[in-house]
Amino acid sequence: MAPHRLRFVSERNPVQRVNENVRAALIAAQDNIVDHAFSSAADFYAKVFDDLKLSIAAPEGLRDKPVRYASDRPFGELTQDFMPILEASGITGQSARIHAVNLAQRTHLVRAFEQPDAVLAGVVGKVCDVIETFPRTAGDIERGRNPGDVLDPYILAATQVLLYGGDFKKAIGATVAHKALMIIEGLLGHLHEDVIGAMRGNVRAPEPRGFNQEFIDPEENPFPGADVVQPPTGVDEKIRFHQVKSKTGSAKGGDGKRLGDQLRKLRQYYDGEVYYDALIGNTLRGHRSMRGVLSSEPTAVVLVGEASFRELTRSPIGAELLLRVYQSAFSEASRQAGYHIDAMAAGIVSTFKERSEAAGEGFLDLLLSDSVRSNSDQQDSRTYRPPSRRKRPAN
DNA sequence: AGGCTTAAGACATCCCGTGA
DNA sequence: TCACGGGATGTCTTAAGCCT
Repeated sequence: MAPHRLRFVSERNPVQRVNENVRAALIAAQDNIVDHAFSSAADFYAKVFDDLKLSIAAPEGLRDKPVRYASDRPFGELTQDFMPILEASGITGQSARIHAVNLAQRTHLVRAFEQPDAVLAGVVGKVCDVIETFPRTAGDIERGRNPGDVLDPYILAATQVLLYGGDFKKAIGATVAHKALMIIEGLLGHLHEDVIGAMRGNVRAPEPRGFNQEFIDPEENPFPGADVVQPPTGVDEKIRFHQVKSKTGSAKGGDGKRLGDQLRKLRQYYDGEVYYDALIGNTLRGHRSMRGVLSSEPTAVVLVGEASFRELTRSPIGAELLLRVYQSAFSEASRQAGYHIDAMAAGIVSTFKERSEAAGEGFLDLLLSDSVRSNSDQQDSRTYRPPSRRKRPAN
């Protein structure tokens, strides 16, 4: 059961001694890359047909074609390619069209993951969890989880008047949407790392733990600063470390320097190559942290958009592969969780309405007082006592 | 002088470990 | 269980330097 060693890496490389789970994942990633997992394009398609329970034979001609011939095509091309194959099996017309789309979808999922259904289920689960946290009640938009984050009545007033011609309900809708979008941003940031980490050839670096989160410890904290690790797939490759961001603007000067420092340490410690990837973006112009990263780690490769997908997925259609996962996952999660922003806004407005009628004040005035008023000992550091913490010396 | 780029600040949120 | 701090993820704005 104990995993052996990574191929294509020296026995003395410390990566051979990272904790057992991570090492097993790295070894598995060396084997599951698409060119190793299938013997030919026909073999690959056979898996796709089998997954969809279609008794269709892959065309003879694909038997001596490389896997990539079938696996790395854009969605539209794939859909076209499947039509004649389906017709040869007696499936025609509208039925064939539907099957072709499903097959193309499945082809991308099989290309991307060794276990597409497990990944999909994981993503759906995470998305559902996050939908649960979308704002539903008045309380959810009045205060964030941090007690200091309260609804800003001035921004709400501006929204109501400047954006919606005085329509309070629409302004509440926008406030709910804003919160939900922030949550979605956070979700996608982490999801990208997880989903790409689950792709063939990749390993999701475990979140740093322990006392010093920046210190490399093969057992506790093997890859601080890396989101995704790619073990070498041949003798001429090195282990590759990726720091993955959604967009180029997410990290800034100081962050860039810190991330660059971490990447440099990884490169030196494991004799690897390091990448700083932003998934969304079509140019390095305006990149906020490239300079910071490169000045502390000049060998880092800074990539944006398709270029980063190409390295992270080892495929020319990497960006599409990711979209395919999300399309499936979002629609399934939405079906399961069901969240409708208009309904939430209407419910919240009626809460506010009841309250303001009871108090005899306008919506905004009531919100204003809720957002700025409480006991003065809660609001003045000279008298404030943090609830349960040891009392701080007031100097 | 004006426009563009880069760096950095302010802000909002989530997650997680810690300690009372 | 709760609040806090610090790590993420983002957004928008501003200041300063560089180039034309």
